[in-house]
Amino acid sequence: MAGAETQRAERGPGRPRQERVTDDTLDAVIELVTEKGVKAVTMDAVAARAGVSKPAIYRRWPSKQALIIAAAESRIGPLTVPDLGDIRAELREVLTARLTAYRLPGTARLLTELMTAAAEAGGPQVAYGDYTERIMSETRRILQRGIARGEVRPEVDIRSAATLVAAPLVYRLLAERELPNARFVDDLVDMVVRAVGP
Amino acid sequence: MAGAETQRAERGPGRPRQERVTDDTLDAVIELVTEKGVKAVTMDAVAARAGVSKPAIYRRWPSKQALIIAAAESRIGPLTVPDLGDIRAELREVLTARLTAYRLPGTARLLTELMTAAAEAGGPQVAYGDYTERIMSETRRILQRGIARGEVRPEVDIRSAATLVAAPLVYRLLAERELPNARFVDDLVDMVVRAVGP
Amino acid sequence: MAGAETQRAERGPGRPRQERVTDDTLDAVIELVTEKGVKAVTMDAVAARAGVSKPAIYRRWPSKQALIIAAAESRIGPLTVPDLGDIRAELREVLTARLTAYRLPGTARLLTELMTAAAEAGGPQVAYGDYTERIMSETRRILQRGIARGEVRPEVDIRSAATLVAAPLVYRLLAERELPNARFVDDLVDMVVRAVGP
Amino acid sequence: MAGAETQRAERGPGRPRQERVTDDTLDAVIELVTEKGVKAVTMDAVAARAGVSKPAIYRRWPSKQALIIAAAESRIGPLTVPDLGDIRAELREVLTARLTAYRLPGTARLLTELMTAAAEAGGPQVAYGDYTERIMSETRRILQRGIARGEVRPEVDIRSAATLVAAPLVYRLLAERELPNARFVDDLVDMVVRAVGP
DNA sequence: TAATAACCGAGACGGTACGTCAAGTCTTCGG
DNA sequence: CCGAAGACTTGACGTACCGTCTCGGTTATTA
Repeated sequence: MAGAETQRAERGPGRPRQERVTDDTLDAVIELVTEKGVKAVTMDAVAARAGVSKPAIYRRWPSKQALIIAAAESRIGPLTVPDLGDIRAELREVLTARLTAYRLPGTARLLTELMTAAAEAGGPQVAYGDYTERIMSETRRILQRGIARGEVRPEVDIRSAATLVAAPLVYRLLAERELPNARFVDDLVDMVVRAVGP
Repeated sequence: MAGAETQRAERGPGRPRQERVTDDTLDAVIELVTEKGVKAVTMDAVAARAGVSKPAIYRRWPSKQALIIAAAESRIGPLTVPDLGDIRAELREVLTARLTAYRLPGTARLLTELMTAAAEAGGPQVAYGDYTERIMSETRRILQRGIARGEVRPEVDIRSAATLVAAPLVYRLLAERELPNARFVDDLVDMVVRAVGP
Repeated sequence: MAGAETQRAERGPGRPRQERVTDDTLDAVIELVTEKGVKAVTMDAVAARAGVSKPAIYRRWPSKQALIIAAAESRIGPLTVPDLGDIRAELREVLTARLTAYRLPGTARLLTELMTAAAEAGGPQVAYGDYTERIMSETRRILQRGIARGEVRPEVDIRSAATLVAAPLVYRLLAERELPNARFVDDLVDMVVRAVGP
Repeated sequence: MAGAETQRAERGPGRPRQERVTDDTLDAVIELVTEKGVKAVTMDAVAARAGVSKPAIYRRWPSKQALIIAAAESRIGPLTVPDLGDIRAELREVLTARLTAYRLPGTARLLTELMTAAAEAGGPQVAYGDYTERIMSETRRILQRGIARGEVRPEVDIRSAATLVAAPLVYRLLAERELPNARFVDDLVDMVVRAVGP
């Protein structure tokens, strides 16, 4: 699976795409968002800053939104948590990882953009869905392990519980418009453990 | 809201504003959102559908965002919960009220728009803040009463707990892209009560 | 006829178009053509120089070509010749009028543009057709008067003769790429008079 | 033309150029012009239809205009008129030859393109100049012979007269937008003979 | 009753960005 | 070296939407 990506194996005919273009474009988006906000992310501005032409961008992403989503995704990265033997530790791990990501400048704007994109009918919902799904599935895995260990009541609805874990952080960031902090994560972990525990 | 209209009506040298314009405009926004999505909510489209001129709209709301927010607010309405003597019942009450609102068609789009508006720096965050704040303060009030009754541990951080209550519903709607249902509310109430209970 | 134009009578509702915009745009086109050639006539450049927005231009003319044609037309002006009692004098009059117009800088480019536009299938051929038609009908009128006076053989095909009169000037300008002069006009008048005379 | 190909074929270190590419490209241009008009003559379209790559085209012609001119030239062919002993017959000969060429579909468009190319300052005017010059010099030769034979007044300006002969056909085609016919040629010949005759 | 002030619909305006298209160049592979 | 394929830059195109302004005209309150 990594092989296919790394090898980029069967190259077709014609001049191959330059990675530089892809990378620089994504970088330019992030820079612009963090420096001047989403409103400043103009395709022309991105192209200019990246030293890339607009057609080259549109060859890669079909629209401005798709580009912004791709940029966001490229910065958020994976978040898998190993079995730490303790649900409390594992929950703190996921939430802290996300906390760190959210505290990067511009993240709130990027997340909002992702969410807006997701809400558009017919838009590339997949993208934000992917991101959410990654978080949710990891959280569910942790809760599942908790059931196995007897830390979580077996009758708890895993999906509901996972939502309870995942929602507050982004809600505080976007709705309450406040950067979440470690104290908040502690509170959450504590409450969630009580909520699902025996 | 009605106040502003009434106050204005008290005196004024010129021709008074027609309520029809205000109402039809708000309706048009809601209709457009539910029928064709946020992207279709163009000021021209709104004006055309409402049978109203653009200046008439801008005389009432300073920007498109303000208009959309006003439209959303006009549909969501207030949500105050009386003392029911039982934190479980009161939580179910707030959440069910919101559940009902969210299940109206187009609400997801409207909420997203609200959130986007909130995320814009310098924008009228106040508005969405208002909505969020209304939910949060009501929830905090419930939790506070719970402490008084001994249903909630006094060392619980009320703000964190309120976020825990308020976040999952909107997260499921916007991020998980799924209409929340009564079963989900039940799960939430149950988990929250355990989370904050003694 | 002039009345309708002057009165601009039944004005529709809404803000009326500003003549300044129309005029300045046309001027800008002419200036750009004469200064830097047709290639420099970019819609953005025109808009910038005229101090006008692109949409305002497109509201008036449906395409760049239509704009250029309109600009050309606006400079070429009418060319009606009164009855001078003598076909030779009248022919010299039309041809000299056109000679004067063609000797304005940029006219060759403008005429070529007009002709190109005319050659485009489905394009606004009307415009160039109009211009050509104006010349041709005036020329035909002169020849007709010549027949009445007995200066032109009655069996002469008026259309063919009119083409014989109208073609050489523009041919010399565009195909031979040479600015026609008074000597050339004299030669033409002389030859044409012999060609159609008794 | 063939000469260039042959010369090139004489030697060369690498793979020789394929005539197929040259021919198919020219054909593709003509086809596109006649079928869809000048606007459809895109380098990509030409390449696609000819089954040829863009670099292969640019290896042969330095620009799109040069290509179109080459295509036009390849179809129009030479036009030399032998001494027929009679100016009337010779004039009819040149004009009929051109009439035949102009009646091929797409010629009007091609000629316009040539003319446009000629009008561009600094462009390869030579090309259209060549074509015009070929016509003009042949016409001048005819008139010169006419002077020798006493059919043409010696004081006639040969250049002016040649323009008088050459212009009407193309004017009728491009400006009047009408396919010239044999009757028109007859009229022209007749009038020209009178114009220059004693 | 007349003046005045604010309203109203219609639609043009400046501005900004969008997404697209074509020309001509460059890069990779294979013959 | 030629050729196909196709990515690249450049630069312009025509369109969409925002928020403002300008009309002609209407409807109230004030003088």
